[in-house]
Amino acid sequence: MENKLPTIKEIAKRLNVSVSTVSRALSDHPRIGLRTKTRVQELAKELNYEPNSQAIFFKQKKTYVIGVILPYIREEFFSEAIRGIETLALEHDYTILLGQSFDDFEREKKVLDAFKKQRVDGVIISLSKQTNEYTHFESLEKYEIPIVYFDRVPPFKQVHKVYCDLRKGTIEMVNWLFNKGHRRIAFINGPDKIHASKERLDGYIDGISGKKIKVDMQLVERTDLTKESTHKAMENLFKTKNPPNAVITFNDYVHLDAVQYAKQHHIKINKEVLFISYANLPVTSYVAHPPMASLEQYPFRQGEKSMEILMELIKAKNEKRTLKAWFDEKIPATLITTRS
Amino acid sequence: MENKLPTIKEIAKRLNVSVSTVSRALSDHPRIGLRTKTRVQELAKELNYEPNSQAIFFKQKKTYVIGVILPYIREEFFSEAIRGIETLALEHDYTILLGQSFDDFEREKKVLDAFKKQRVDGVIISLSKQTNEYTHFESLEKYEIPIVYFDRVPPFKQVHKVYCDLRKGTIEMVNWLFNKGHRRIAFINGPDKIHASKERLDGYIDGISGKKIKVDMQLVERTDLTKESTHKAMENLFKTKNPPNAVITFNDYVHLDAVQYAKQHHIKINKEVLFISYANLPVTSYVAHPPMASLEQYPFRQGEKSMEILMELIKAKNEKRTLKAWFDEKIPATLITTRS
DNA sequence: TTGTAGGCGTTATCAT
DNA sequence: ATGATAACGCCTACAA
Repeated sequence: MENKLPTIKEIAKRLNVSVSTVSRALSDHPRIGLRTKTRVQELAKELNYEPNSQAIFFKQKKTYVIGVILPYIREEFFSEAIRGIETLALEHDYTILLGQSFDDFEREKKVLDAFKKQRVDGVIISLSKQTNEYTHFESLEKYEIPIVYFDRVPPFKQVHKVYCDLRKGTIEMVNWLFNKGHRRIAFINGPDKIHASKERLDGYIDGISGKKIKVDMQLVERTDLTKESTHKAMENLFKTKNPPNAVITFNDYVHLDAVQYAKQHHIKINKEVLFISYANLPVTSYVAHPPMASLEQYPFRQGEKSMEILMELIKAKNEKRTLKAWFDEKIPATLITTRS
Repeated sequence: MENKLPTIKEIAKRLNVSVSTVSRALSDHPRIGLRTKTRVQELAKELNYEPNSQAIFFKQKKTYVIGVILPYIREEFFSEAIRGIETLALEHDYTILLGQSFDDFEREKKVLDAFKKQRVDGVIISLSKQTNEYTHFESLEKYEIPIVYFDRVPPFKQVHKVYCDLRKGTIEMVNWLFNKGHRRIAFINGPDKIHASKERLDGYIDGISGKKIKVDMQLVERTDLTKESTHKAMENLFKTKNPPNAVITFNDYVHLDAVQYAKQHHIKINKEVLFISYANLPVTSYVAHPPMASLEQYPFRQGEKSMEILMELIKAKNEKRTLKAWFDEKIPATLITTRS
């Protein structure tokens, strides 16, 4: 058996002083004798004393841990977001607890519950594609655990959130295609429950309408983000007599699957049909057929911003300040077209 | 201000019983009156009592948290490994603290230190490419925090580790190329400090020697895993009078950069020169020029196995058992050649 | 069957 | 300048 770890109690005993003296000496309290202070500090160093943060956290009712819940970290968008979160966290002496929902609602609840048990100081979350019910988040209120939603955010006002303005971005995409001469613009959207799907669709409809073209709902398909579902959507689009000459896909992963379908069916990619997408992920620079344009959504910045807001909320809570308003941070998306 | 959270103390007071009674009633202690038991449990439910795990952890000196340190989660290999870890963790009611080293030694130390402060119950780590000094891990011994290394493991025996047998795997790769008629086989290896680089090189040399060919060290290059470094390595290989007709790259990411160079220099990929690689990542199925073969290293299984071993170590520690030996788990790698 | 009391490591509030 | 003590929430040996 190991000899157990040194505590202030131990130091106090050895030096024949009280624990409070030791505690104060170690934290450089002003009114403490210089002699005792150095004696304490030296012994502490000698014994390799390290304060037991668990005890401190317990007493302070803080953990210096925040929970991050994401659908998948293997998607570059989310791993970049984590990088943003983590970078800022380290600066603030925070550590992050990670949980993936794998786009599964039950799993999301389970992870959230585990985080609650762990008494995280705050939560940053990007919702699963199945989530359209939000009661499980209420249980965090009891513990006053602040939540910041990012990217995949809930559709109502009374929460703190960070996301890109996809309606505007989508209008920009439609305009870009229009200027290149495309009129039959298809749109493969994502799951209904993701609020950003609605945002995208609104942008699509507004963009098309703005050009005085009638919106043809035959050109609007939906995928559940699996390859099969995306292929099915493509099939629906291209089996008609009047197929599209441009396709906007929900994100770069959907793009990859869409393009795979196109290739298998001998559609001349980016010749006959132009493909553009959302996210602008680095991987796309290696793929056979990258999107000709992609809407950059700045995941790193979204992560950073979420963390920044969360820190603000935690600080407010510690100081027992009540915030007057909900953070609603819109990050402008940019259409990147530097593809060959 | 919120009314504060219910505690067993609160319940005890309301019911005019002692805290120990409440504590026992809640944990279904056998010798407790059925009446009191139900009374307690009902009030607990009514007040939405939830035990304060921080207090429990503090007392038990356990956190039910393990720390995971990886170079980059954006690499599919590592995000898959995390998935393996997380899946098993959830089953055991463990949560994972995530830290990325970004292949930076200082950062690795910083993260490890943060984890130590958090008193994680254990650590799973894949070393940064800069790590060739291991003293910072010793500080965990004091807290009896077990460590499991995986994939990027230290080069000595007295640690618990999980990794693929890359020497054998590399020999297999050489054989495969040989059978396809290739004789001038180049090898772009990774950083020296990564032990697996040595393993690969040994395999390469043994593989070539086994074919009674003389090993030509002109054909062996090294990359620090950046795109620039990989391009430089390619340049060195292909500027000679007698360039290779096959290239083995350190992993699929290096492969992508190598192939990019090849394309830019009009080398006919997989025609003039055959490219094969390590890792067999799913993304490669979307890229323009996937490797013609890739050595699958089963990241999910490696993650799972690491977690399994860690659970074993933690259990042993809790039961004050001492383990006789070091876990040294070799997972066989498989050459996957189902590329077109 | 239930209550009492001590302890986990630390800090803060009183005293002295 | 330093000491004694309570408190954080929970568990548990011991006492009744």
